[in-house]
Amino acid sequence: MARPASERVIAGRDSTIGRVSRVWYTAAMLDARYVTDHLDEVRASLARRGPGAAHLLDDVAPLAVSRRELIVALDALRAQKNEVSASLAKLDKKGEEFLRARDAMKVVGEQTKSLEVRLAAVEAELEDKLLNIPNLPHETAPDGTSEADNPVVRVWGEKPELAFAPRDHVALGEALGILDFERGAKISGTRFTVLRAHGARLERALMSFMLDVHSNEHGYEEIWPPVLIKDSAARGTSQLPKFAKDMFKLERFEEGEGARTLYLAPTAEVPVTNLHADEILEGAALPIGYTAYTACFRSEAGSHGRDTRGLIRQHQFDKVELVRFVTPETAMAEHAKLTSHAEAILEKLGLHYRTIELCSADLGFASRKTFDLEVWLPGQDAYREISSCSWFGDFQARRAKIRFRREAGAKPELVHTLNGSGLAIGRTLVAILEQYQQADGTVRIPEVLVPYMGGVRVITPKAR
RNA sequence: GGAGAGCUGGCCGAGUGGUCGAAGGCGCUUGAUUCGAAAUCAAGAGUGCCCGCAAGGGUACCAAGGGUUCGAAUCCCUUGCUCUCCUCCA
Repeated sequence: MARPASERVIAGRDSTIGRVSRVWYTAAMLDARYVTDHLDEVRASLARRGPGAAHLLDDVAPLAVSRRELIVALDALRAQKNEVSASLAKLDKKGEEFLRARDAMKVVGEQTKSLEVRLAAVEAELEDKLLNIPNLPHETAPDGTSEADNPVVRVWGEKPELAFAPRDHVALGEALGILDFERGAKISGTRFTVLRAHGARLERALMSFMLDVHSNEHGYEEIWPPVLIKDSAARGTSQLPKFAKDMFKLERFEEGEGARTLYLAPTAEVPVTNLHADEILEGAALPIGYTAYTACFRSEAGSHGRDTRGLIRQHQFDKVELVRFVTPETAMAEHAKLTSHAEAILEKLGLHYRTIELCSADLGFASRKTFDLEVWLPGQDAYREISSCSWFGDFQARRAKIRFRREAGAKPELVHTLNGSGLAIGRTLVAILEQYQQADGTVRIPEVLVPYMGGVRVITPKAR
């Protein structure tokens, strides 16, 4: 058992099941076989997410059983059909023997058809159940019942000492003429904002800065993906079927059946993770890291009244994302690495933040383990999420069919996927405004951004 | 938007109703040969699902879905995608 430390931690409880080599990294969701074979364990794990979560498992086992029974019966019928068909090929097509056998096979064909229909129904129902079951929390994810139980993992920097009452980014941005909320609302409605002048420039500077750091220093390949996505992609990363209402759905103004629904990507995670959907990667190519800027679109259904002021919660915002495809045994270490890449951006910008870990109750649907980076906002007197770094195990990989082969000829295995914001650009801009504000209402530009700002060191009110 | 052509295994490419999971070539893996390599020769390689302790067996998959048929890669329909020409467009 000379595995690296990270693997041993992952193995943990799973290895007590036996079949160590195959099972110890299996996160298991959507694997009907694993769920039915380890029902109690899966139920216990889901229960950590909160009361009720385990009920999602109801009916899964019986459905899986009847699925298997139907397959056994169907395969037998098909085997019979194949066998008889082969002999029919050699017979005289007008002979009596042929005609008799043909009529007999008609019956078999009808039986086959009816079993196929039943199987399809059972599989659809089973899949529907499985798609709506969240991932199992990793055993190292802390227990908890609400976000209040999220432990602080580390803190970087200190709250800036301001010798004056800090203003929030809304006041600062409006006074500086760089954030125009009114006109954003006029054009597009609530939760849309117009960035102007040095505000617009700062947004662009942050985008370039983040992409440069991740591609030059952290080894990520830069990706510029489509942001209109098909439902199959959204399904792969698990925005669908459960979270359809969080996305903007586009209908084409077209008649006919060819008109296809597309969604506005809520995050670059969707197109970038799906880059390798339905692929078998070479083990030697792992880990693969991609970084991508995209605009992100969220309907924010269900968050009426929250963060209505300012840039914090927008229907459209900018984000640089990090995505990694890794082997199961390196996943935990890779997760820590990815988190550090996001943290590096905040540190280079000199922004005080803390890292928390989400407890089992606060974990996202697809995630087994998540670190959130929370940046300090003096104007709100609070830490606010600016990045979320998650390890999905093989959950997304199973949905999107992203696999790898350890070596030529080896059985394909599911990869593990990771992603994290690196960072949310709008919120970074907010943090800069609030942490770098000065008594006179001007805002200094972090040193690393000055080149990206064309030499501008301080944002001052625009002379009108 | 109009007209046409096409989608076969990692790649190229045969195959127009019956032992076709699919010829052939390239690539790949293993073995032989070699001091090594190249070349050559031989053998072997797809993916999912189901049964099985295993060995192994069964089944499905020729863009996707549906249909015809005893039987479909081959015929029909629908959809998607690719390519060519025209049109339009950043």
